[in-house]
Amino acid sequence: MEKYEPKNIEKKWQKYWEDNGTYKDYSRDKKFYVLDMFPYPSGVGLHVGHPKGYIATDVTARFKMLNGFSVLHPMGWDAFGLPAENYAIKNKSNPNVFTARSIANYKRQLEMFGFTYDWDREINTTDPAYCKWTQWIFLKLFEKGLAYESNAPINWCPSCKTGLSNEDLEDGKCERCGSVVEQKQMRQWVLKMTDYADRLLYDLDSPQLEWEDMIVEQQKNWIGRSEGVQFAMQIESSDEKIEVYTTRIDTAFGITYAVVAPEHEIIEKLKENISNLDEVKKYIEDANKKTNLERTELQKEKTGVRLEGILVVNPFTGKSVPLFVADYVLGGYGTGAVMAVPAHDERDFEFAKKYNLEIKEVVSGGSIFENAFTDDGILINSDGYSNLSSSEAREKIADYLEKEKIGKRKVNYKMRDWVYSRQRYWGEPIPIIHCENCGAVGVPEKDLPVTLPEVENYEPTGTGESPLASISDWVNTTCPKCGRLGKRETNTMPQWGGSSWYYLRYIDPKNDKVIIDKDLEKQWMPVDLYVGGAEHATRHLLYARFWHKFLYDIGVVSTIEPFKKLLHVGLIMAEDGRKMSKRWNNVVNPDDIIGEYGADAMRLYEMFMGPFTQSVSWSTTGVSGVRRFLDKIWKVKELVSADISSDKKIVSLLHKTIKKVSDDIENFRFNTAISQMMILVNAMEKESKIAKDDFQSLLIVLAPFAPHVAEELWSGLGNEKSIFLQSWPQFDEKLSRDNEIEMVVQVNGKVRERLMVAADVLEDEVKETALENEKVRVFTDGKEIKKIIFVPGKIINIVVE
RNA sequence: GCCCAAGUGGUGGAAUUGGUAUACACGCACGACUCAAAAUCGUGUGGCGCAAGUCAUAAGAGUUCGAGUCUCUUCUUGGGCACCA
Repeated sequence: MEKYEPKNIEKKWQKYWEDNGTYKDYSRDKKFYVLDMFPYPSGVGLHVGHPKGYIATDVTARFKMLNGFSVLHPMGWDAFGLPAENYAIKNKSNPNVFTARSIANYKRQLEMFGFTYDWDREINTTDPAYCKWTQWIFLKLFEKGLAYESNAPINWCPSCKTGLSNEDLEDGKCERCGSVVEQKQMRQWVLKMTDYADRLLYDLDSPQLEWEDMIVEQQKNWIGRSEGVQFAMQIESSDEKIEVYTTRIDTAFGITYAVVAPEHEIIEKLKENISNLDEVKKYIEDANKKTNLERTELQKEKTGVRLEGILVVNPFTGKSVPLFVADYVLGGYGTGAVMAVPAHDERDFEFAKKYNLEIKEVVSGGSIFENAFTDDGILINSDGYSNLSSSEAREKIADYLEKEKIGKRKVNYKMRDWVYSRQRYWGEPIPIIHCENCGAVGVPEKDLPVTLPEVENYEPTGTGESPLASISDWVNTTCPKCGRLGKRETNTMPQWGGSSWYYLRYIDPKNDKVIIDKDLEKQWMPVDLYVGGAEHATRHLLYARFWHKFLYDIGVVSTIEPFKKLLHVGLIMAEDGRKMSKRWNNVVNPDDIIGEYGADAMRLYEMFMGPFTQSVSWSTTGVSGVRRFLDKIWKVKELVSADISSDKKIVSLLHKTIKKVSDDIENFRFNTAISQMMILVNAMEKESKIAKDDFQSLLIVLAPFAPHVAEELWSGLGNEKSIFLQSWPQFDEKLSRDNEIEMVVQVNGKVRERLMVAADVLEDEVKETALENEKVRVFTDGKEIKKIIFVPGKIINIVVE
């Protein structure tokens, strides 16, 4: 028989599957939608880390097919974005050219793996037919008041020359280029994601969502819900008041001052009364110059300036306290103003120490001369609330505030609205026309998509306008409402726009009439399994959930969540333990690995490396190990005989393997599934004959992992139909049972002997044998036997003395 | 600081409800085949000990007949959030 040579069989079967549409039977009753986070096709191509998730979904897809499901497993391209645009800037060519080339290379690489992707459904976010619907969703958001223009200060990357959302930052730096982000006030489009904060939070616990804890926790933290109260503090001898927000209203009797953020409006309103206005203005100016990074730099000393001449009244004690402006209070959160209780808040404590402010203890339990005591406790110095616990006091004081109408219970979120405009070329144009009479007007649906015009220069302008602004032919248009002169919006959408709904497009990729056909949507949604990198936990996955809920509200989709089960891929690190990167010169190219070991070995190895969600280092010698396993299977085929039955041990091991591989695939434990198959093959190899049926069962179980080898050996046994049109072998409990089992004998929990006994042996018999055993008697003779614990099929433990 | 995940041989890891710790694979050593090498096959491979044994799952305590697994304390690593009142 010929040696196993991957090159001779892989292309052949890939072509066969494609020509025969082996995977494309979408008519079965049971449906399974398995999805990879689609890649950004970069210029350099895939390294061996990228396909890990794709292999896992492919194994799952094939497993589900063999179990009678119609499986939707599509692939596409998230193709807007900076690398293509930067390339275009450098070479003065349309980013389309670069994008198309990168896609072709990615697709070529993915095809080497023999994935089950239905390329008829391939999508590309930059395709005008696709953009049309991304823009359509924006228009719907705009119609419902969920897309609005704002002039609030936002994150600005000075190097990318564009505004960014909070989700686009990493440590106060631009996630793309690493530049320190500045705050810049500019006109921008914002999506009102905070309207969905509660649902984004609570639905994480809905039974429609089975996500890993890690990702769920990250989203919960990001949304950052907090429950507290908001109440007014009156400015002494003035009609003005400031609203403050706190989660620790139980400490209200300990207020010794109050603080507003530098951008707080009260400063402007009270400027007549502030005696040190110049000093205050100087402070605000300096604070505005600081970047987010400088503001939050670790353990940075707190700064602030007292507003001289202003006092605010603590509504609980009636006492007046000073007011400060300080940048440790954030303008964008809560009301931008806080009550300060230095005895029970670390930040206030630090500030009060520095500026010699009073520290008044109102919760007992700490030593407030040294540290702020921030735990709950029993109230003191709090009039009628003294002696209550913190939690009781919070309820009672909140009730009081609501009764007296001074304040109310309030929920706040850390999550902000989504800053949605980018001042760059390579993104979906925002479909809005600005008219002097009518203001911002949506482009009528019939005029979608608004496509990108050709420009001379792709360079960002840095002025807050995108390069589109210089194309007057394109910018100048008529207002769809009044017909007078209008100007197109020149900002474009962020890359996250197109990726927020692409999973719907796969279901119905060619439909130009509606965003999605309702019947098809109901057949496939939600996505049953979604796999991708953990770095998307608070970006893509949050945005997509937000859009999906919006689409649910306007009746486009029928589920409240888009992705039922979510798993993150553990990174593959380089052999040296670092991230694979051109910079370290440690990148391994899948073309080379497949060239040397074959696609099936590559697939098996990545699934065998370790637990799927864990990050592991690449090891090329590890690939040779799974390749040896494939070689062994290839040789075991020589032992196959149609007229015999396999040894009982083999049959039992086969059934154990069927069970284990089935369970393990369902639970994404591919590494142990593969080791079980190795155990079986190691045992088969030692036999002289293997029954054909048994070997065929092994091939079916192997097929999801190593489809080319499985298909080749399957057809070599004379089968005409593809192995992927077979049914998964039935696990038979009876056949999996062993006649004889090993029974461990322990004395006081320590293993002293192992006995081979019949599987159905009686407890008394084992006890008797064990107690008579010489090795056991060494430890039991002359001692009193207190009890004997018997675990059927496993252990007998004799407890002495 | 807060939240999440994890810590087991030389290496990646296994042990699914507390029941044989180190499966499977890599690496290494020795042997067979070979003029030789590669490939392949075989044997061995946690530490200490000639052995019977004994000690080992980050460290320490606890529960239990029995703990890698459960509880508490501490340490370390990775990830996320971070002046969010």
